[in-house]
Amino acid sequence: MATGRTHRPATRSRGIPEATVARLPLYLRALTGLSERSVPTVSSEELAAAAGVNSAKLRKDFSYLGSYGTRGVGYDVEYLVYQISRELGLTQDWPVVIVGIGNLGAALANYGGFASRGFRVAALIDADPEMAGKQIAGITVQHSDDMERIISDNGVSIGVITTPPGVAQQVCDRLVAAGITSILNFAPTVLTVPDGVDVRKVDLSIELQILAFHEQRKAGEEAAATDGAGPVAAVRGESADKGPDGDVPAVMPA
Amino acid sequence: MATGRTHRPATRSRGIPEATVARLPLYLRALTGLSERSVPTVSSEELAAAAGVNSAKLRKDFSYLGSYGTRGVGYDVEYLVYQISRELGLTQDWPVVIVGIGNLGAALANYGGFASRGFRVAALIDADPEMAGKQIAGITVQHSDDMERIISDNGVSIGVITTPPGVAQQVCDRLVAAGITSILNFAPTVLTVPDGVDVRKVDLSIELQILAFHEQRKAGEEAAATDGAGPVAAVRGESADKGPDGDVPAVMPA
DNA sequence: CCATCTTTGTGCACGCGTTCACAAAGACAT
DNA sequence: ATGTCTTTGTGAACGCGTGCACAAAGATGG
Ligand SMILES: NC(=O)c1ccc[n+]([C@@H]2O[C@H](COP(=O)([O-])OP(=O)(O)OC[C@H]3O[C@@H](n4cnc5c(N)ncnc54)[C@H](O)[C@@H]3O)[C@@H](O)[C@H]2O)c1
Ligand SMILES: NC(=O)c1ccc[n+]([C@@H]2O[C@H](COP(=O)([O-])OP(=O)(O)OC[C@H]3O[C@@H](n4cnc5c(N)ncnc54)[C@H](O)[C@@H]3O)[C@@H](O)[C@H]2O)c1
Repeated sequence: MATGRTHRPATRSRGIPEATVARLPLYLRALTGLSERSVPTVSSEELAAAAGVNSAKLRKDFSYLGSYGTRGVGYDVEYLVYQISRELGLTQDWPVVIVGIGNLGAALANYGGFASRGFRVAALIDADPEMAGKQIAGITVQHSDDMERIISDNGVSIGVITTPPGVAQQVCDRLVAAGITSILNFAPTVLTVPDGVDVRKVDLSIELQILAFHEQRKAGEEAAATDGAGPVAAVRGESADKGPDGDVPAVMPA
Repeated sequence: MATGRTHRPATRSRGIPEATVARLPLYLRALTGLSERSVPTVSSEELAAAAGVNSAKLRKDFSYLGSYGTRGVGYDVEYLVYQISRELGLTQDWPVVIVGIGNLGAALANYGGFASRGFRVAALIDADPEMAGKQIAGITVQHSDDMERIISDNGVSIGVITTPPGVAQQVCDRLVAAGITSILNFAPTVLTVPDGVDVRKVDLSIELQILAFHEQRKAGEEAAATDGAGPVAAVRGESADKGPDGDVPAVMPA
């Protein structure tokens, strides 16, 4: 914690919009793909298509980082990869601890996509004595008792919670007390944290429920359409704000 | 840009804002907890606290569903649970298929939180012949060859993709061709789908990178504060997040 | 050096989402 | 019935994010 309530209205220059920050990893992924295929430069239009966003949005996003493009040509792929990596803080290695090594925690530990992005699984922690000592993805699971020491010794600031929801808040509290300032929470729980600590959540159930909502609406529309009633209603067609190349329109499997 | 046409502001009443839809599951979870403890009614203030949102926002969200509260008292828990469930389409059962039964797919299959929310894992599908026939969470893994039949026979409209990124698009195409109209994608790939198909993605790497960005900023601020001789103050107020929620949806429509 | 062509960077307008603040609605006591 | 008290439902203001449209910048060719 510490960080006293800085209610500053942003210092003007370094204020990158949150929405932009959330898209930078997307651009970075697309750029990495181009880099691997040795593509030297890319236009905003092409890159936007690869990232699945609007080209104007992409240009505006990049404008927050600086003027890294060349008019008439585009962006230098390697240079942009570096700039975005630096902006996201990926030029350094981030040690991460995963707490709760069950189905999900083990899957994450086994995931190779971590290291390739500058994240290193520094430790796996579980409260079950049976788990302690077991090897998962080449890493030995350690017991919760040593949580504070593990975090301190490894200088970890990012923690992933994959414990049952009932204990997520207390695990969170302990992580924060031990020095963690960023948490990725997979447990379906609202975590309360002190100021200065970031929490992001991934909730599978919520995602499915959102899909179900739209699915139901689609079914309703369809019923209203085939049911004989006029095509009057036709609730808005928003739905998936599809990719850049709005290709292949209507298939409409009515 | 979206679909281009359809500038309709929703057919009047049934136009629930996307941001509201994304919060309904959150309210539902909080309400379910209250219901289990036999709490009869709850005020917007209390429920908002439990869901980790602003009470005004919650009231406005509910106002889109109708006037289900009683002034001076609050909301009837059971009634609200029913109304939100109905709105989200959870009064019916949604069969779901998971494609790609590796680390992550298996973890999801083992997850019990599905059924409790009205989702039923109808089938597990994998391209590996070795996997076919194996039992996971009491469900027999089936081979990709039968994908179309499986989806058709079970009337599945929601699919979860947990295959390697390289094959995600083709798996997606096949799912869509087979009748799937909602997809939850865990592979780090931008999926292109025809109009009328919803895609939501969950990308762990992106989440971590966003955390890293804020983490780096926090470290920079701290250094500038304690070091005193910071070259460029680059401070940017906007401490972590506002409320205890830390909004910003983890996924975005593709 | 000038003309043309391509693509960036951004001013501007618009729409969505959030938050405030308060009148209206109902419960409850007298 | 009447008054008081609590809490909802929402009008309105505001801020953020998005997308359009275009001038400026630079590359390229003559
Ligand atoms: N498995 C999934 O696909 C999935 C999907 C969405 C959400 N989730 C959520 O993720 C979390 C984990 O799910 P899971 O299926 O892996 O559960 P799990 O039961 O398989 O694993 C939980 C692990 O946490 C450990 N644990 C329990 N209390 C602990 C504590 N106090 N400190 C440290 N470790 C502790 C347990 O020993 C166990 O190993 C749950 O909250 C679940 O709701 C899981
Ligand atoms: N494991 C994680 O924690 C994690 C985290 C974030 C993202 N992801 C992403 O999720 C996906 C799956 O990760 P994983 O660790 O489970 O990988 P994995 O290799 O363990 O599993 C992939 C599975 O997909 C199957 N498969 C391959 N091609 C297929 C096809 N055409 N049709 C059907 N099935 C096919 C494979 O047989 C395998 O069983 C990957 O895209 C990965 O990037 C995983």
